[in-house]
Amino acid sequence: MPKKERYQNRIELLQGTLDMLILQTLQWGPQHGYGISQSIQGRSREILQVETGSLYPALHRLEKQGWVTSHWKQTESHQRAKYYRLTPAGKRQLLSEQARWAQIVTAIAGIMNPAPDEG
Amino acid sequence: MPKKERYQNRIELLQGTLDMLILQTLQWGPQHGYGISQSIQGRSREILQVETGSLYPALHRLEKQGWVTSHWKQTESHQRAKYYRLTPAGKRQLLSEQARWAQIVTAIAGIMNPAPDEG
DNA sequence: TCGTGGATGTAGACAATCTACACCTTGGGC
DNA sequence: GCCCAAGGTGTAGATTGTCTACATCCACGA
Repeated sequence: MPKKERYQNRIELLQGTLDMLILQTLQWGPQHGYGISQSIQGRSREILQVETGSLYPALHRLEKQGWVTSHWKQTESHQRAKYYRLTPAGKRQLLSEQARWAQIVTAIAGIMNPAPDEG
Repeated sequence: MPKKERYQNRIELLQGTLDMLILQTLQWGPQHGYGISQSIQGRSREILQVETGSLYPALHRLEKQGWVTSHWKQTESHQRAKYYRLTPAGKRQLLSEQARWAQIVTAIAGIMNPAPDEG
């Protein structure tokens, strides 16, 4: 595992969270795949790293669901890139995934940090 | 999907969190599989439900890793049941998984609720 | 010309969940 | 005596979303 050595703090993504992270990133504005992964990595202070083998299948998945649309464009560094944009259905999906995530965090907190009376 | 209809608020477990929830439950004291699943369900206010097809493979996994030990015993209702107990290695593993979970929650919060200046 | 970083993509392995089943026991209702 | 619900353990197989590892192309600077 060569890459893992370099980022000792990195952790693997939880299955099912990548879609939400991508949708959230796109809510700041259209972005291409590479940029999305850089953004997620940066905002999480290098804790989360999105592998290309997870990223691109996820983007294609989201597009197939109608949650994002894409078009090819030139980047600032004159490279061609596929820019993704959130659709209205994608925004609704994001809200739903945010609610689900909040519920999970609450539920797990209820187990990990239980109130002293609920034995 | 017959079962899903009955618990409209239920959500699927995130992959990789079940082991932590089991270890945490066992930290309150030895418990058998069925009891563990009831405990998780209760403490999460019925949001999390552990299916038997997830539960028992997980318990066998944890035992294989040396994080729990088991022995058969009679329950209060005079049923035979396999009671699991946390080992010292299991307690260390729990600490490590707690730390990982906290890191994940922090990292994802950094993306979902970003500070206004880190655009 | 050659390497590095930006950028997209796929194939196949892997792992943890889910659904759906099977089996056994206890205790209560009829 | 019989049946059924609830308690209890377990497996097989499908599904799904990661991961690793690879391939390809382009721009730019040394």
